Amino acid sequence: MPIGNVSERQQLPPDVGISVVILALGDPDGEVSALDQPNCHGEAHQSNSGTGQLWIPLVKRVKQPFFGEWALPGGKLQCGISLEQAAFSALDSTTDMHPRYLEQLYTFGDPSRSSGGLPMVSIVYWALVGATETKQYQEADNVQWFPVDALPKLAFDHNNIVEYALWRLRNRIEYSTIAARLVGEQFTLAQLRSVHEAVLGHPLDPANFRRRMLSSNELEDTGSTVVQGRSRPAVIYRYRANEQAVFRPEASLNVNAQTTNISESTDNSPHTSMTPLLKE
Amino acid sequence: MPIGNVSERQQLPPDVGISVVILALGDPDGEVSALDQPNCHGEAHQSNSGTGQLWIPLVKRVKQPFFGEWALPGGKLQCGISLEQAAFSALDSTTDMHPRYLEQLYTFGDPSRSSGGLPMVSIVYWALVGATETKQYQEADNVQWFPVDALPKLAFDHNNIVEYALWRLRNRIEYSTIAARLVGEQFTLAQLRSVHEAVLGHPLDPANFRRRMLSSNELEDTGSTVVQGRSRPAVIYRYRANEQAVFRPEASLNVNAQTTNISESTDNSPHTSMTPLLKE
DNA sequence: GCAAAAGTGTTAAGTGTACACCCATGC
DNA sequence: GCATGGGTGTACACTTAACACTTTTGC
Repeated sequence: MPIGNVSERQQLPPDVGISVVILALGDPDGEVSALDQPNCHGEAHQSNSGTGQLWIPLVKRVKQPFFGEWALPGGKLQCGISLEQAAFSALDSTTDMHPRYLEQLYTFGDPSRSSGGLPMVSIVYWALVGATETKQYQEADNVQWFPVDALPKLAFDHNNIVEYALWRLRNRIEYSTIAARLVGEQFTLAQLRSVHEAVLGHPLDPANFRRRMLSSNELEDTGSTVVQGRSRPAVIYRYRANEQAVFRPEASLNVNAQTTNISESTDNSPHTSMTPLLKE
Repeated sequence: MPIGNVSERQQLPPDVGISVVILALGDPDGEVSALDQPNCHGEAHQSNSGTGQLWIPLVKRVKQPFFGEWALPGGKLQCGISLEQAAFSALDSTTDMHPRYLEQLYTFGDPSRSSGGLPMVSIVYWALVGATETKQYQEADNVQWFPVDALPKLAFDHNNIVEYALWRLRNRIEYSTIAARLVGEQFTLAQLRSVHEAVLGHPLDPANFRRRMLSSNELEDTGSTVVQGRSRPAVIYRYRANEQAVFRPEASLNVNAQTTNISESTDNSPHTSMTPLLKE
């Protein structure tokens, strides 16, 4: 129970937290699909994930308000580290996941989201993780994955926040190869296409999708192929580490910031940065 | 002087502020230009603003840190009101201006921006104001307008923040008629074009610009015309209040929120909302 | 009439989309 | 061979960019 009356509580410094919407692609049966084992050149037979589904991990709240309800992973704003690093930490402490894409989404602070008059501000990041990484993850009692189209009623305004993250993903996916961050390190164009279809919610022409992706110059032929069904083998591509100059609002401030693609690196420490936002 | 040592200060709740980057279009000579008098149908001779310049108001800091230096208008985060309303208030208290466009820009929280170890988070909004409104504004000692390409060294990381706001404006202007918020209530296509040219930094084809703007269906013929030089009179347009459904992250929470164009209304209270973001 | 800017028309280049077709594989 | 999905070619619609042209005013 908060102390003081409402007007007194409104004088307190606001409660600032960091939350993260983590999006991953999974099979309809709840399993994740990936083509990411380094030893899959030419023999492995795998079932295509088909039109997958986006899943997000939620954590069960262990205190009031909204005790026992599901909420986005997050935590209090920690000092001495950047917001991006704080988002990493919040992520780490709850899900063990290392995102391949992380970007600030929005800062929510409407008074109606404050519970009991205590003002609350949430700086929300959104993250994409590859299908591989979800495999390594052991589900704990207080953490569970949900498909985005069948979320429970979440604590606070978190349903609204997830909606906004999905809206942003759908927009962003139309003018970038961001979807590659949702699949494994390596992937066929058909897999990448099925990710786009899952996010956009409608089928895409394979021929035109291929041309669009290849002409973007952000994909790289790995040289190896894979047989998916009983048809012609598909070439396996990887996301090319692109060093394009994009505007990162706080990049010039962060001395340690490097524009390295975290999925290319074995070091998943929050000191390395993502390569986000082509447009904003 | 802050109390306690560094590690103690880092335990304190972070200092959360709201700042606003206010952008307005002005003439090269420092005056603002507008075609906004309601009585300008067919006779008035006015000098075109040519390739104008973007100006922003800055306030002189009256306390440490950065005492006496120029900074973005802003204030502490107030409780009980939305972030958008807080941005309005911060704006009001320093500049008397009522923006026609207001949108959250980014939340800055890098530790390097903290002065003296006290952690600082700034939720930054950006605003566009019409040229008319700048006329009404009386410059005070501690508030001064600067052209964006000749800013002084600002307090904190505010130079960086302004850069980001300009980058966003340049992007946004390419797929919306947002520039109409920088001119007066009424404007010719040539004026609107010169705004685009000023923001983008390069000339645009008048014929193609005209067609692009008119086909967007966001402009409305006022029926009146104006003579700019010794050439054919130009039709005066206004920004059409469009009720398109766009995603506003916190819109569904705010019961009072209406998607009304504030420039169409005489009530400039922060309880009415803007119509922003076509894409994000 | 002449200059200048408003406004219209035309055309070539580029881009997105639909779809027919060939290719390589498993069965 | 036949079915299947990978991959290519191509025609058409549409958008964009360049620029010639007409219109309406002041001088």
